[in-house]
Amino acid sequence: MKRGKKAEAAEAVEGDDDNGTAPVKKTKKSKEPEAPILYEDPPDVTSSSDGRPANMKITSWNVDGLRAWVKKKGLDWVRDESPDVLCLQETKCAERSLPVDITSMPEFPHKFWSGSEEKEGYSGVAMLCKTEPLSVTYGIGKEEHDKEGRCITAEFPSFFLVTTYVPNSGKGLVRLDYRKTWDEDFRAYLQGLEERKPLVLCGDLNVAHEEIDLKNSKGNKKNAGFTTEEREGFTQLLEAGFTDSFRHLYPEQANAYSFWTYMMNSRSKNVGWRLDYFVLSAGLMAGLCDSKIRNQAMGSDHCPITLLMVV
Amino acid sequence: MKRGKKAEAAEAVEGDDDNGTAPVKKTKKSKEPEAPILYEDPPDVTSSSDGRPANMKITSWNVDGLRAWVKKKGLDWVRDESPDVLCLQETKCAERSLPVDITSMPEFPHKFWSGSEEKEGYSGVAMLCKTEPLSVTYGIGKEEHDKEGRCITAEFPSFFLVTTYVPNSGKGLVRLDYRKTWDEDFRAYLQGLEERKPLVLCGDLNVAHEEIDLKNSKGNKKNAGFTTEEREGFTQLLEAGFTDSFRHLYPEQANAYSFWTYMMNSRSKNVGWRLDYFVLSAGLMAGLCDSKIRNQAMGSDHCPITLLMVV
DNA sequence: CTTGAAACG
DNA sequence: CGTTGCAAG
Repeated sequence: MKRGKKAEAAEAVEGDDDNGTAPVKKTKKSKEPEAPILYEDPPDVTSSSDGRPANMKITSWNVDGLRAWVKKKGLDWVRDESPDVLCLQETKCAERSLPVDITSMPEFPHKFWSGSEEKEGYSGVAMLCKTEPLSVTYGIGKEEHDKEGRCITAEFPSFFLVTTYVPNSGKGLVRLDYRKTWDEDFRAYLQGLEERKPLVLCGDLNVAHEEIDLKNSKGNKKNAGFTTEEREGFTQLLEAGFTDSFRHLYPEQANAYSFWTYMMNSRSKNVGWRLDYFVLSAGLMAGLCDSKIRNQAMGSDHCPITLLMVV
Repeated sequence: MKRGKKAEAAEAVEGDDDNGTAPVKKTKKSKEPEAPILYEDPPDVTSSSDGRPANMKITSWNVDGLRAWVKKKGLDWVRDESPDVLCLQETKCAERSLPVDITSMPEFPHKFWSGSEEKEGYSGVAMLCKTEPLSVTYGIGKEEHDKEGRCITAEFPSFFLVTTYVPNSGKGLVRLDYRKTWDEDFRAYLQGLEERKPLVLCGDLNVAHEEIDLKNSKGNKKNAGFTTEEREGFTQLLEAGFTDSFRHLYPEQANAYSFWTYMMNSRSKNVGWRLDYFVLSAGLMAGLCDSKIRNQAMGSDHCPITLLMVV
């Protein structure tokens, strides 16, 4: 069932420009900061459209440096959210350097880490689970992709959960060619899994799919994350039978982003990108309850996203 | 005239170990932290031994990164101290990257900078003056030494002022050979100047001369800053007719240091080194008033030192 | 332990 | 702008 309304008008929350002082003469023509068009994530829907209550909650967060994120109290937010599975991207931390705050976390007895083998402090993903998966694998089964700690797959009784940190195409698109190879191989990997069981893919897919998925679509057509090639890669994934859960539920929702560059105060102006996704196999769509963007949670240049579903 | 007393006993200031809570049973044999033996710089002597009032105040400070030091309010301390000349070492900052807080400082209309030509953010010295020097030169006149921004010489009517950041011999003494060359060439440079006018040398000489000049003399005989070679280099400088002003005035004063490694809480335990000096030509000794170690000033792993003299 | 630059985002 | 490992001290 589609939710959502005519975007900006309905969901916009005006920034408060009134500081309580006497009014100052202003000319509307000058380059004043526009009141930012914010996005307020609606209340969680906790049952599927056929009325079954959600029994699986998954959170995904690109933490942009696990250690800094822990210092910024990211784990406090996680404890409040209390997901069944926590997926993290860009941990940038070798296993031996992990803070005890997270390695000792009793809420998640089952923890899985994958780091970059070559460069320390680069890339890296993690999956923390309340219940033990049937099995866990690392990488996508292709030597050339599996040295950067970009993918963990956990098998649960009724589905696979895949979390990934998709390679950034880089400034000047220096790594776009590699990215295209990754996109193709990764899609093949997912299709292989899907033949065995339905899957949930989550993580930082490093692409804003359509113009609605970023603020400045005009200016970014030649930039990493919004090139035609990357967008088509995502389209092909959907054409293979997977669904972008957030866009499915909120097809018209603009201004809903999960990433803002630290530069130029982008986050306060909500100049962002939707780069983080829950992508679902067709067989799991009936159990979909909600796909959330927790854009109040701080601690990284990405915010967390949460999936609620019945499995 | 020699000042100072029998060192530790007289000048020691006991650290306060009492935190106001109820006493806890302790066994004196266990490895408790010893109360640190601190050093309290005595009140400034503001006239020479023949009764003339000081008319020249020079401060030297290894700031260990000018930009960080400015953020830590090092300039506030400088304004209080109000020297006629401020010499800085380890500025680690290209001229174009200097904070305006210092480039715009009206107290010092005459500012001179020397940075490393090869490696940005390495070495670098500066001299800021209230009155304009007759001339200023950079380096010590030898190509092989003059690319790292280690020396500025200013000519004043009655003396040369030389500030330097002497090359560190490095971990494992990897650069001790180079240091020996520097020491020899630098001494020759100073002797050349001295033939023209008496001089004041100040800065981070990167050597603790005698055992009294560092806390852990036993453990550091093979470490940069206290090798026989470096100590002898300094001895040769003194034998060339120059005087270590602080040691001249306070020949027995132990625990007086100008550097403490950031590691292992060395500063709070006063486990330090005296690496920063004012070294004077014989012709200036009659005007010497005081040579101070401002060990309360924070903002670097070195503290500032100040010279008071009549010129 | 702390600085700064470099790579990356 | 902000994270990381790195070199240097």
